[in-house]
Amino acid sequence: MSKKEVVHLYKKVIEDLKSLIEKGEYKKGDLLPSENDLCRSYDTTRVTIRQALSALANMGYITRKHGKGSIVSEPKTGLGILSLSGVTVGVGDQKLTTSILQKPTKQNWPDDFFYQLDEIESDAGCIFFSRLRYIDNVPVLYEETHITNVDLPHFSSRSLENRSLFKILKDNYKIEVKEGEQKIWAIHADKNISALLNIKTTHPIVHMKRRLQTNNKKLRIYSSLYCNTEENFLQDSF
Amino acid sequence: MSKKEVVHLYKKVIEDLKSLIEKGEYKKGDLLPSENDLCRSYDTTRVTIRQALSALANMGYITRKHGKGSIVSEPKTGLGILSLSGVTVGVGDQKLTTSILQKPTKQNWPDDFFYQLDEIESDAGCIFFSRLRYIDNVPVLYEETHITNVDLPHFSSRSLENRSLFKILKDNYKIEVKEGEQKIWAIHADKNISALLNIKTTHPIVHMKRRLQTNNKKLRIYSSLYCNTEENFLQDSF
DNA sequence: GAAATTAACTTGTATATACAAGTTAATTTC
DNA sequence: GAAATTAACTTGTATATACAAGTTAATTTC
Repeated sequence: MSKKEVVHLYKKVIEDLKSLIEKGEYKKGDLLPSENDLCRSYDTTRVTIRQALSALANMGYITRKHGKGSIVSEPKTGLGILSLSGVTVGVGDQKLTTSILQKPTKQNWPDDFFYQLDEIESDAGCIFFSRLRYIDNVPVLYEETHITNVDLPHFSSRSLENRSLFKILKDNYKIEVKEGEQKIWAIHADKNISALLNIKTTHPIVHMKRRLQTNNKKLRIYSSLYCNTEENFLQDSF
Repeated sequence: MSKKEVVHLYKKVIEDLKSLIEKGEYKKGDLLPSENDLCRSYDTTRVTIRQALSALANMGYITRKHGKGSIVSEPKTGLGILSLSGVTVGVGDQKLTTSILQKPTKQNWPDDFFYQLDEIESDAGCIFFSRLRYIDNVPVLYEETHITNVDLPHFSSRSLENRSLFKILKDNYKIEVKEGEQKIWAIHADKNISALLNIKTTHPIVHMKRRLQTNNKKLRIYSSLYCNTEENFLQDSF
């Protein structure tokens, strides 16, 4: 977009440090540069740096030790879908890929939708699509997503294959996921889900329904997920 | 304890507002007093108030709206065990009770314990106990807990029935839970768990393993939980 | 009376600074 | 050379202040 994009400093610090950790420049047990060192690097004050470090701690990247420093946490080995990071999988040889089963299409909200919608949302309708996620070519997660159809021109024609929904929303529409809530059950897979995940219907799976808020107050992201945790447990920090 | 206990102001603000929300003085959709109003009430500055409000937002009690205020979130209707709040259940008629199946006893760590222990922990041994939780007299959650046996005199003789472990640790030992991590699976209940939860062994349940850090760096809390989510889904905000 | 504009609120981002409390390294003492 | 003490680091809590940006109420204009 032609309008110059402002990136707040504390967010840049978050992204910079997150990248370094994810790339392996800082490993489990390493200390990040001290708050004072980071102040010098970014020519800023401790309040700004501390806000960034606090966010990284909340996301599980680091642990703060009084008097010692910010210690890099153990990388996740499980499937990370319980937070705002989008779907992640532990480092190592494992490869997460995504295929689109139902391309984004505009539609009305289903009757008896699993979350209560407000009037703006009801009137706007939604964009629906579904994805199947694989770890090392084994299907592990099926996800149906409804997004409030507000401020999303040309979204239906975008390709989501192997791309992050959150990143597409951010890069193309300036939409950032801010917070969310979720409900979790253990269920038996029905015939459709067991076919998709390549498991028996007697197999227990984790079922989640999530509602995510974004910086666009009219636009929410609703997901219904079915996850086979036999080989890949879900993992979360808090 | 005879030593005068310092309560930091931002923590007092958190506890005060949390209490008011939990008591229903502020309801879903209500606005909390503005940051400036709270500054006047507590004779402090916005940085301190904002730190408290940020913590409340992270725990899912409020949602922050730029230019509008702090809005009280919808109370949870599900079973809250996915965060640092200890076990909670939604408001309403539902009643959460706890019975102690295995009283706290000192023991060595089990072989092949489900989390990797450091040397201090291995040497210290642990305190083990188990609890069964009921909602309206229906068993829904079985939990086995190991706590590093450090700085916990007389813990084994304490009664945990219908009491919060976190509160006991805080009030009697100044131990506060700070952060944690968890792994989640959907599994079939084995014979023992199905008997405890009063379900069939073919029944899918949520299984979790958690490791919690405390302000005492030598003392961690490890839990293994089995939860029947048929009537009571797990609920979480982030 | 409706629409546009302005004012007064709110939270968000940020600078500057000080002291408390925990950790580790350097120094001193014996 | 070991133990005790001190110094220099770290993060934690807090005050003070300013401006940006979003929301809502009040005022002005037509």
